[in-house]
Amino acid sequence: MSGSKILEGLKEALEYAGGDESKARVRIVKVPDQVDVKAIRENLKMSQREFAAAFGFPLATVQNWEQGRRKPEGSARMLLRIIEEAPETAERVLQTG
Amino acid sequence: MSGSKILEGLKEALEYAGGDESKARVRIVKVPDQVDVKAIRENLKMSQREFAAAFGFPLATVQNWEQGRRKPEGSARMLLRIIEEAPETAERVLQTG
DNA sequence: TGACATGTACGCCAATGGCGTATATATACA
DNA sequence: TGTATATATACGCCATTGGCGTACATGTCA
Repeated sequence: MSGSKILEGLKEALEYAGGDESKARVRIVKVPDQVDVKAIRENLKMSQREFAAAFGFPLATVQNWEQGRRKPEGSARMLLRIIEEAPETAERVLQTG
Repeated sequence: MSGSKILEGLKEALEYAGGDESKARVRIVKVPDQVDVKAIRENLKMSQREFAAAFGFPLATVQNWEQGRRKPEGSARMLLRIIEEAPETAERVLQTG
């Protein structure tokens, strides 16, 4: 793979580090390698069905994640972290759709 | 497809409507059919590279979305809506990874 | 002119989403 | 007992997407 993704990340980091603060609007975000969907859901005291309905996931997808059959891809992992850290915000925004 | 997804949604809605408020913890969320990634990004005054770095998307994926070559799947559309409505929260949470 | 940033464009492949269906278990209720 | 319901586990299937590489056009600035 030759680390091209890492190189790109470094390029972006240099972009960030290189200049003054005013130019560096953006911090580089690291996508978590894995998230514990079941733990997040149980902390919210929801059933699989409730959790799926509340955040717009297909029920089967939540089940696949929790059973380790599938791994949520990048965007889903990010969303799940937001749900973990700020569930009220997530629910509020998503319900206003 | 026979509308099985719709049926499940109805089942969940009945679950919600059936009981008292105390049991109905969860509102059913509708995943937006499409999101305007370019508009969201430009509102934040970011380049594609900045936007990707700030929220953990691969740059190529952002480009695919904006060019209409790919459509962000459900979880990504939800995340994008949160970025649209509460970018500060999204950045804050994701940076604390 | 050259270097660089930005954005468009396309090919490729493994992995996931999204769907169906079957099974197991616990609980509630007639 | 029997049966209905909720909850969760488990697996097969396939189209779509993510994630990667690469090339090209344009604009800007030194």
